Amino acid sequence: MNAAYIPIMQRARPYDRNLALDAAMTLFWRKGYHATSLKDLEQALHMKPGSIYAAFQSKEALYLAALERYFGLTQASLESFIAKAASPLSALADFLRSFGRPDPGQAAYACMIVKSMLDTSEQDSMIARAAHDYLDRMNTEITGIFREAQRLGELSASADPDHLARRYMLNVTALRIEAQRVGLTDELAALADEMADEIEALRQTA
Amino acid sequence: MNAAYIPIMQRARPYDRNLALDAAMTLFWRKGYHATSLKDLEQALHMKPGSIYAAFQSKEALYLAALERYFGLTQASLESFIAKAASPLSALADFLRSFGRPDPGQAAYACMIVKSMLDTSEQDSMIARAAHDYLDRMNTEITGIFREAQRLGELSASADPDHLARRYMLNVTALRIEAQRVGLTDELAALADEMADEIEALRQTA
DNA sequence: ATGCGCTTTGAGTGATCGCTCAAGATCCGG
DNA sequence: CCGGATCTTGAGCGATCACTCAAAGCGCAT
Repeated sequence: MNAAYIPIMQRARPYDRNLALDAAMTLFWRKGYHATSLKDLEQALHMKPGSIYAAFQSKEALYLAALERYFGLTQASLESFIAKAASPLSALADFLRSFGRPDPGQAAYACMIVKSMLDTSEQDSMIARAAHDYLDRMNTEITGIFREAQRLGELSASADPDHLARRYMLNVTALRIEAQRVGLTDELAALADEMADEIEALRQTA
Repeated sequence: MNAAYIPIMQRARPYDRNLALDAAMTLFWRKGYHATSLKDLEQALHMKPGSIYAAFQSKEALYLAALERYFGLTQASLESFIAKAASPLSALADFLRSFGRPDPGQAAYACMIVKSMLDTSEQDSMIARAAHDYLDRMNTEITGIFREAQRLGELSASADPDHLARRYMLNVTALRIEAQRVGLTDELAALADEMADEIEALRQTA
């Protein structure tokens, strides 16, 4: 994305761009695009407006960068679940279960991509387009995992990976919204476990 | 809500308050609270700022009124499904199915209450509190319908109405978000029908 | 040490925000 | 037909919005 960024670097950058981006991501995630002001960002990033506009190009571009980072982190998290799990379906089930037990230390928030999609309804918005795109890519990835389960014989050949992926994404989305609504509760964990069990019930003993 | 509103009414109100409220609801629903400006509202309601502030008290109060109206309409819709359906579970299944086939004439939007909750994260916001309250009330209502199904012997006595209601709400929420994402598609209808079938699968033949 | 080239700074830009209120328009009882 | 009450109007309020740029700060090569 930002290749050839530091030509000679005669002076150490006093702030860490990735750290700043993370702070922006967290703030945007919590408050949303429209409710977050430049003042809020200045405080969170410990940067003056001029620096923000030098590093990122506009509030919208900063949001898009934050969203991209968020998507990357989500992807990485899913992949770590795949690496740890014994099989594709187990990975999907574990991933789902993880959303049933949000970090007790901090407030839970619904998926930032979904939030982005919901509060930028207009077609002309670049953020709405990006959100749609990320959701599509996520969908494709989940579909791929179901297909992999099919290839391994874990999932019936007659199953529809595309449909299963869509249903899976809906479950994750709903679960994360519920997490924001009620926080860390037993009932949330029960819902997550129930959904995860439904995924594992798809397994056919070969 | 607004009882004793017109003491003597010496002059006919040139705009219809309910019509204006509907217009505000639609606009807020589409754009969200923060992205909707007074200018937008003036245009949509055909009212000047002074009139808006005379009729409703502030942008926030107008939003709260619009949200209350939205909640009322949703409740009424659910009750009409109950009235038409042969049983509580059928009503819930039909209600779910209805979200799979959004009006082809216009764009579909996710539930306004959920959207409200998601883009007013702060605790101190009156809108966030109202949204949480409406979701709780909706949950209670669904729970009541499941309980009614139990009373009628349609649903097993060992079922957990509270848990079923939460899961049901999650399905509706997710389905409506998907409707906003993809619009009117066969796959959306398939997802809705599948969820509806799951509700009807709870029926025990007495 | 000094000058160069980069970065950070933050007061200030015009625009727009939510909102107000004095003045005009409109309807009623008499 | 008029006086008074009520409602609508819209220019304009201070605050805040996203954003800019001339000036100052600072590290580096010399």
